[in-house]
This record gives sequence, structure tokens and C-alpha cells, in this order.
Amino acid sequence: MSDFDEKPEQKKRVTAQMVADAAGVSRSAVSRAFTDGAYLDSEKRVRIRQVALELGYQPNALAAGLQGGRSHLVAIFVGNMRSPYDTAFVGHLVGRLNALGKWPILIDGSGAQASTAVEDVLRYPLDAMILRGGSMPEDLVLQCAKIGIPMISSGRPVDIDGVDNVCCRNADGTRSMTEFLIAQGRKKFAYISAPRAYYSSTQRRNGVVQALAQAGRELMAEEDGDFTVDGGFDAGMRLLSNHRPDALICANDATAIGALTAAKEMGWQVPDQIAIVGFDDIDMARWPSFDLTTVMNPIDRSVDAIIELLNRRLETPEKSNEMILVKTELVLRGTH
Amino acid sequence: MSDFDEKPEQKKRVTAQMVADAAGVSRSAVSRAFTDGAYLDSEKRVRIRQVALELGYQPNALAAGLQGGRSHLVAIFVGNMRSPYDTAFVGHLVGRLNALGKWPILIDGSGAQASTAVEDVLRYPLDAMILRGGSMPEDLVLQCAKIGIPMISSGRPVDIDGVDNVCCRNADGTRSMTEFLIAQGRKKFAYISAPRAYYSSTQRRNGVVQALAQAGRELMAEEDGDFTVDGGFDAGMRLLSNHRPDALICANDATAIGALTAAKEMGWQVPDQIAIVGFDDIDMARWPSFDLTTVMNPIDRSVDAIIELLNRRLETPEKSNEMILVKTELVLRGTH
DNA sequence: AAAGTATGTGAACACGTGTGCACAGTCCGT
DNA sequence: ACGGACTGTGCACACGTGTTCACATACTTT
Repeated sequence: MSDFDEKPEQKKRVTAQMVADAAGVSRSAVSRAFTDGAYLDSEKRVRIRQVALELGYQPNALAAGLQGGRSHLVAIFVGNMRSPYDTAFVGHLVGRLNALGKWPILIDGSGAQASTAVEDVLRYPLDAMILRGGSMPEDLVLQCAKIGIPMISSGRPVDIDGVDNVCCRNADGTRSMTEFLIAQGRKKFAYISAPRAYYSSTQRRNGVVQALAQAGRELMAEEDGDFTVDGGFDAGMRLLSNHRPDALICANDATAIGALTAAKEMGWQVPDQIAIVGFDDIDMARWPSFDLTTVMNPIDRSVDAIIELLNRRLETPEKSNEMILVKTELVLRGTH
Repeated sequence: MSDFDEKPEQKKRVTAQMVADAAGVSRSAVSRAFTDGAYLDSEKRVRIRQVALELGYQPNALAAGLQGGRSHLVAIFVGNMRSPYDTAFVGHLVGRLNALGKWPILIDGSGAQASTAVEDVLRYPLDAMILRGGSMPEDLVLQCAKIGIPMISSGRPVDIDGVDNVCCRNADGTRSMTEFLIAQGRKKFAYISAPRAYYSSTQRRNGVVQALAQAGRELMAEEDGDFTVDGGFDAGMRLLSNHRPDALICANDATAIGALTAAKEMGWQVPDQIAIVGFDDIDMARWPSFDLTTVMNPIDRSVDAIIELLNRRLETPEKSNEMILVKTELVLRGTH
């Protein structure tokens, strides 16, 4: 019947005490073997780690986090998991956080249960909370701030104590794009926007209007999109049926791709009759079918900024709020 | 000088003991106020929760998880954070997990540090680990299995004890698509694949070959792509320069979109001269510029299956492995 | 009125780890 | 030879919670 015993069905997690017993040392020694900079005979350290490896031991992060230090957990609230830009953004961010030894917990901000999800995740002592686009209800932001969780918002500035911001220079981007198109000889400008709730669309529109005003011009037409390809397509159809602009600036790339498709379908020659440009420089903008001229909203630089702010905030929790503005760049392809 | 005291700079987390003191009850009562099904006077319960709300108290999930029950943490290993299909998949999955009260920790499998990241995240007592696409090194899979962490793999079957699988019927999908195209009168078939390392590409190719064999035919041409639009574009260029097929089946939608663009650029009439079809039905397949006929690889049903397997595995940890096969559907649009 | 039962609550333990503190042992300088 | 500096290690405490157990109180039954 010893066969029965041979399958211990080890379901319990291996604990430091078991390693200590197996290696003939105290539990403290095991703990020290896994903490850098702790006093421990180096030969003993390797022996302990060897035993730990054989037993499959890993320090329990829950117990360690309880200890008072950092938990290494970072929540990411992402407003729209469908948007190509946001998903690409989150992809980069996750990679960087992983490399830093931080663990990103994702919260889908588009779901109906987003508020309760945020509320519940606060049961974990988070190192930080990162907001990507979308809008987290203000009372939740305040609650996080009250609890003392560092927050970093990207894509929509949040003016609350304890919240750092990373934002791209939206107006600068569309302003220089508009100036470029004016210099190129374009005269009749139109804009496809996004709902007012999207902060960045308004900013981008401002840039266009400012550059036009500087040149003594103004928008000849305007339509409402919704940051999606379908929305851009519909808005493009409506706009190009009623007006004949020679430059169409869109609130983002998805909108521009939709509008570009609509224009081609209606028989417009791009870029001969009309320039159509977007904002963001998502992967699809580069696809040969679109070859979209656009304003780059640099993901890598924004993520760098987030990581930088995160490190600074963890270093000095009481520091004053910061806002890092990320520069845009014109990406000149085939639609201007 | 009382002003000085009024700003306590409360940085420490509120603990159950503080709530107990403030409410004039024992700490146990506070704990019970937050656990469903615990004996506690209902009037007292609401009073405690009221005090907790005012103080901003939330039970510390780290300490609670230490208690022995579930940790509610679920790791998601995602092979490629750039792929539109995978990111959409993860988006859905995150939403569903949030609604279930599980917290998804993301691991970027494409980074160089992916292995150590997986190793490190195992310090948390995870409820489960979900693999989406990509390939997690086998030794890590075995390590997870040894520790006893339930694993669910999606997109690439893993035949290891303790690993459940969700997989779409790749071969069935391309087989019925091929049969459909044959019935439609197409005769000369070509295929653009992905590297052999991608399990699903091989399966999809098999479906094509089987359907052709059934009709007494075989592939007339074949090129290697890499599951990306650029790869599909290049492969399409090469293939269509040297052959004149009337049906081109691609390993996934991104490849098909690239090939479609190449075909149009070379002056091919789609679908009159050639049918070009993909696999997955990503958002972009629906975009008006592509209007791609494809095989739907249903994300919602796959995610449903994952959630189902997760629940069953948590219910009965010792149950035998399961494999759920997800049915595909033809999506007939404009490129056939 | 006594005995039994239902209800509510506090004390104490367990979870697994990091670390301050005290102590043992070794090496060096005078 | 002796005191001091240095190195290495175990003990014990703290972290914040869920839960068992015993106990106190109120209520019902014979």
C-alpha cells in the first residue's frame, strides 16, 4: 500500500519553513536568501536557493506585500479596449511595467461594472493607478487620492491633488499640420470631430482653428464623428456631399481612415482634390491601402513619461503634481 | 497650533481595527460586516459599513488572500500584444474577468523578459493562468502545473496534465470556406501561410488541402507570410507575380488584408478575377475599404469557454483535462 | 421556574513573510 | 592575552485579515 502514499497530491504551496527544514537552516535564513542585500553566507545562500528550486519554492508575494513595503501591483484603467490606439498603448505599457517588476492589473473602463471594479480593486494596496483615456468617475478619482494611491492620467488631464499627467500637445500637432497644409496651398478646411466628452478632440480642433485664424481663414465645414472608422465614414459621407473642401482634418486616425474610404468611394481624388489627415499614427495608418498622412502621438514617449512619473512619485510620494507634455511629429505619407 | 494637527497627512491604510475603535465594536465584527453570510446583527452591520465608508476603509485583499481561500488573481500570458486579434481577445477577456470579480494580471509574452516575468508572477498565489496565443516555454508550463496552478490555453493546444484547452476548429473553418469557393466555381487555389511555429496556420492549411483533395484538386501555389499585414503584402506580391490563381486563402485576416492590398495594387480585379479570404474576422475586416470575406474565429464564444473552464476547474480542481472546440462561421462579404 | 435553544459577539489562532534585535563566533590590533 | 570591530544567524514580532470556539444574552418550551 506504499504506492498510495507515494502520490502525496501536493496541493499546498511550498512554504519557507519547508525549505528551511529541508536545508537544515532557520526560516529566517531562507527569507534572507531571497532578499537582496541581506546578511547571509554566500555559500549558504546558493545552497538554500538550490533546495528551494528543487522544492519549487517561491516567496509568497501576498505575505511579502503585507509586510509594509511596495506591493508591486499597478492598476491600469483603460477607457476603451476596442480602440486600436489605446490597445497598442496598453500593450507597450504592460511590457514596460513587466520589465520593471510591476504587475499590471487591467480594468475595462467601458464595461457597465467599471465603477464597482475600480472600487473592488482598491482592496489591494496598489503602488499606483494609471488612467488611459476614457473617464474614470470623479468620485472614484477622489477616493483614490484620499486613500493616497498615486495616480497618473494619460490622454485626459486630471486636475486633482496627487494626480500626475501625461498628455500630448494636441493643439500643437494639429496646428503645425494645418500650417503645413496651408503652406502646401490648401485653402478650404474641414474638420471631423469626436463627442465633446473627449477632451483631446476639442484640443485638436483648437489647433486647427488657431492656425487658420493666423492665416486669416476659418473652418468651412464641420461634422461629428465618434473616434471610430464607421463614425468617420458616415461623417465623411455627410460632409463631402454638402461641401467641397480641399483639406479634411480628422480627430484621429480611425476617423480619418473612415473618411478616406468614404471619399474614395465617392470618387474623390486623394490627395489631388483633397488632403485627408488623421491623428495618432496607429499601425493601420501605415498600411498600404491607406498610407495616411497623420500626426504622430508617440506611444513610446508617452509610456516613457508615465514610467518616469511613476518612479519619481514612488521615490517622493509627497512631491507636487507634474504634467509632462509629449511632442508630436508630422508623419507625411500619401494623403496630403 | 491646532491647525497643524488638523492635517494628519494620513498615509497609512485604514485598518479594520481603526473602524472597530471608531464604531465601538470588536475587530471581528468589522470583518463579519464585510463577509457575506456571517452572523452579525443587521443594524450593527449597516452602522459598521457606514463608519467604514466615512473612514475610507476597504479590507486589505493581501491579508485576506493570505487566509487560504482564493486570491482572485488571474494571470494572462499574451503572446503578441501587437496582433489585432489577440488584443481584441484580451479586451473581452479582461471585461469578463472583471465582472466575475477576478483580477487579470497581464504578462507581455513578446518581451525578452517574458520568462522571468512569468517566473516572478508565480510568487502570487494565482487562481489560474490563461495563455493566449504565443508560446510559453514548456518548462514554465510544467512548473505552473507542478505548483498546481490551473492553466487554460487558448489558440494553441497544450497537452500537459492540468491544462485545459480552448481552440477553434481551424481546419473545419478553412475546409468549409474552401468547399464554398469550389462550389462557387473557383478552381486554382493558393495559400499564404505563417511560420510553422504557429500551430493554427498549419491547421488552417490542412483544412484547405483536405477540401481540395476531396474535389480531386491541390494547391497550385503557396507563400510564407507571418500573420502581419506587411508580411501578407509581400507574400501576395511574390505569389501574384508568378502565378494566376482564382482563389487565395490566407492564414489570417491581417495577411489577407496585406494580400488584398497587393492584388489591387497590381491591378487584379477582386472578386472578379480572384477571391481573397482571411481568417478571424477582426474589426478591420469589416472596414469598408476591405470588406473582407473571412472565417469568423468567435472571440466571445472562446472567452465564454475560457470562463466556463475556469469555473469548472475552480469548482473541481482534480477534474480531468478538457478541450472545448469552438465552431467557426463563414462571413461572406465582398472579396469572394 | 428550570431547562433548552437560537442569536450575537469577543478572544485567540492561523496565514507566510520581512526584519530589528540580541547573541555567538571570528579576526585584528595593541 | 584581551578588548573591540565585524560577520553571520536565530528568535520573536508585526503586517491585516478570516474564522473557530467558547461564552453571554434573550427567547421559547415543558
